[in-house]
Amino acid sequence: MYKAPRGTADILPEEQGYWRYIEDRAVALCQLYGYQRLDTPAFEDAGLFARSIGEGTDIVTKEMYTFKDRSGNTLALRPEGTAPVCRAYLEHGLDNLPQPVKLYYLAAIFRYERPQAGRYRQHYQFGFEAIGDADPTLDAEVVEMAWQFFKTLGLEHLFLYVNSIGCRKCRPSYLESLKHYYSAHVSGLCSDCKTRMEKNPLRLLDCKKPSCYQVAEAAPKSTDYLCQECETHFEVVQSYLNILKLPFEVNHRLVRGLDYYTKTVFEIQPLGEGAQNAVGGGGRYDDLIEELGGKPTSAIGFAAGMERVVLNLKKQKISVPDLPALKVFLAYLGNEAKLEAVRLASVLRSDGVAAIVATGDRSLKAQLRQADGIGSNYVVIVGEEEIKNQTVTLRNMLTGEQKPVSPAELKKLLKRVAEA
RNA sequence: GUGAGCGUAGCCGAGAGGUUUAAGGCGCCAGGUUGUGGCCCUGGAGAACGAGGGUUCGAAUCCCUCCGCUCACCCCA
Repeated sequence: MYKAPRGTADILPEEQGYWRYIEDRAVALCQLYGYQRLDTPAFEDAGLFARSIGEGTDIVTKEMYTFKDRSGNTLALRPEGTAPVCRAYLEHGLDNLPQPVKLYYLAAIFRYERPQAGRYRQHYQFGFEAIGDADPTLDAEVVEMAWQFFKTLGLEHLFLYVNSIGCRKCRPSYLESLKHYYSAHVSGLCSDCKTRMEKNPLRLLDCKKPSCYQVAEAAPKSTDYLCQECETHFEVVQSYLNILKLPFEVNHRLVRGLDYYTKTVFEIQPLGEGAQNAVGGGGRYDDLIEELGGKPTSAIGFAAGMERVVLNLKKQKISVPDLPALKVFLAYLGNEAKLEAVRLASVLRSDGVAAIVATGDRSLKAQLRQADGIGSNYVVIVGEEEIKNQTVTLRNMLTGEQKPVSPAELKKLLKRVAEA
């Protein structure tokens, strides 16, 4: 028997309510803030990701689904959403539109990782980007949108962490002093942190090991090393966040895993121990567009993991609206009646009434049982009697009442219910 | 890539070396008279116990390998 590949999941009908709920809110949110949808391909030139995310990052070195197609092009399933958006922005000359350009996406993301709670090899992200403007109000707007997204979903107990990791002008000196500081504490560090010192010093800051906690707490803060521009930017961002009454907290240990981030970074985490704690995060990436061959272009974005959102909705026992449910079930007795039932269903549907016809030749009892089982509100019964009288029997499954009606009345009645 | 736990019908889940040709519950199917659901009653279908190998007179029950699932590390949404 075939099974879904490791780290992937089928989203069964019973789960769809959550997804529809989240997607609907996401789309409405973007509409409200003036962000337009952009869909990009599931795979891209692999080089796009290597260049943007960073050659040395885990995502690029060991998590990408990279493959050669039959003409020898090296492609990769997208391991994140921002780079493709930037690629499309450049490819289609969106830099000639009034700036900033505001875009959003809902897309599948692929990373070859060991699956875990809230972590998959194929997962979905909802993200949005404001490209083409360095105004700190955009930082605040994106953070606010992110926050609003979770709020409108009904999620509680969320923490909003903000930090600034500087730009290419000021970050090098920060990294120097960070390394310098850590070199005096090597002996007490965990083995992961020892390799991090070389590979990714920023990551030293968010090591979860208790042994490294003290060291990380006392480490130099990136915000103390910001250049004038970054410092002002960060201050203004914070003042806007305050004006927007966002309950943020500056977290000096917040860093992000992709190389392209500059200045503002932020993350939203729910309360609780779950290892995969961030439900969403983002930041500014002022060098990325240029890195991809465009002219220097500031931008900021955010992405949320859909599965993690679903996980938290469930954890917080937030109920989502039922999917549209009115179902009319047509039961029949005999071949002649079957023909009539099929015909009638077609008529109802052309009137916008959702209808399901029984199949096979089962007893009426069985047909009703099925109708009940799939949650039908009404059952239309067609039998010899009805055919003779030119009527059908309409049964309300909630009340158990039923009465004979003419086909014309039936249409009218059901249409009224469908529209209500 | 590393570590830990787990793997019995669609789902939940007993069994822990010998009447097990493997309980029970949910779900599914069919009946409980003539054309009627949801409750109740009865019956039925459905698993050689993840796969392969071994130990033993005998294994779902013990051992090994592999596969898979889950959780954690790494990393990230």
